[in-house]
Amino acid sequence: MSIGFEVTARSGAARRGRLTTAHGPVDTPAFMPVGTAATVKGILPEQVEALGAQIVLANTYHLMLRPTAEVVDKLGGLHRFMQWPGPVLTDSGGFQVMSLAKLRKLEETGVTFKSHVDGTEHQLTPERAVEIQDLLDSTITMVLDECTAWPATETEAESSMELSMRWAARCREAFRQREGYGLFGIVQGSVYPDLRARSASTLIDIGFDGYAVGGLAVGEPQQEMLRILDATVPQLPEDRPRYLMGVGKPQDLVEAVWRGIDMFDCVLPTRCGRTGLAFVRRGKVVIKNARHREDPRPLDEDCTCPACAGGFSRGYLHHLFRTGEMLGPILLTLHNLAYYQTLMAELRSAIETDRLEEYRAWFQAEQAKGDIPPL
RNA sequence: GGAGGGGUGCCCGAGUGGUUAAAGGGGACGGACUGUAAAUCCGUUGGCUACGCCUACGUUGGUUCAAAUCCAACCCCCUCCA
Repeated sequence: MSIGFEVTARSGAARRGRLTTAHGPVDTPAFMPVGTAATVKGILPEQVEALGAQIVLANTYHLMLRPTAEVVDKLGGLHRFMQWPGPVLTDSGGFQVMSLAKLRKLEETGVTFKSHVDGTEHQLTPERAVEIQDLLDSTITMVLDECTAWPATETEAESSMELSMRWAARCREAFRQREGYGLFGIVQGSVYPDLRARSASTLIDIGFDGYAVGGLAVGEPQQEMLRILDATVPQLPEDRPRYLMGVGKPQDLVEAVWRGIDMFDCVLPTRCGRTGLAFVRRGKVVIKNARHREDPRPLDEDCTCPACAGGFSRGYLHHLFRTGEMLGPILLTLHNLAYYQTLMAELRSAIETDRLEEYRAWFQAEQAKGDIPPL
């Protein structure tokens, strides 16, 4: 296998593991900050690393449009281009098949996007998606899939999933194997366990370096997502990393790790950080709310991120957001990513000591408390 | 002193007889955000004993079935001329 993966501890269905890649190791369960346009918005690569992240995401569709894969290649590949020497996982554009549904045409061959930037047409076939990710020098390439929207009838979910499976086979075919690089397949099937099982088994037959669960957290209730994970994760190989795409809220991460997921990515910590929502141990803090105006306390007493340990009060952060100062989104992004990384570190250590069940109960109790009351 | 322009809801600002409790911004208050078309988007924002009533467009008075909108006087503000 091109990407190494070893499981070093277990707690229930959860695993503690480590990925070995051409660009460095990744301890799992891991959270991958999203850097769609080859940047984790608002912060420096060195900060991303200092926060504890070992791998970041980038996006095929967005980089294909600007600056184009060829330009990134010319500038030395993604790692050099964005000054992130560590592992990079690139999404294939499959999410944009859903999120930009109005701007694309779906065919057996592939998907044709009408660029949201200038309206020009760009065809993304499974082969081209793999080629782009190769030019980007992506550590982990994702197969091109169709992220099935929710809700979908079983018939719709089935044909969508089957298209994704045919594309997955073509991606495998097109992928250039290299030491330390890998290709992940993506399970689809919406909320239908039978479809999920068929999808998983199809992918396993093709053979991938890792297996992602896609098409979740796209609008369905959390219970529905967990139900599908319960049905899907056991179908995946024990010895390969499992990646739950696009998830999620802190509670989602805990529940998914509990069920055996090893990798996550989500825009929530970065996007919410930019829009004024901070994730904290006891839930969430909407920093723009008037209750924080004169609060001298940090977002979270126990947090060691630059925003909290740096001495910035809730009152100051509130002020930054009220005045539209860019430091506000930056500090909340740092805080949220730190919170996510701390959460993952705690999950890893709970698994190592086989106390995940305890940790999960404690986590839920803390979240249920809600934010500290105003002074 | 002379000529002209203007005073609208917390602020800016549309509106020149009825469909106006009054466009649109801003601000304020609250909400959303899950493989990023997002430093974005969505609500609410005069009062009440509320499918109706009251108070509101500088002030007072008037015209009219009906006025933020027309008329008169007055009070402020701005520009230009002396």
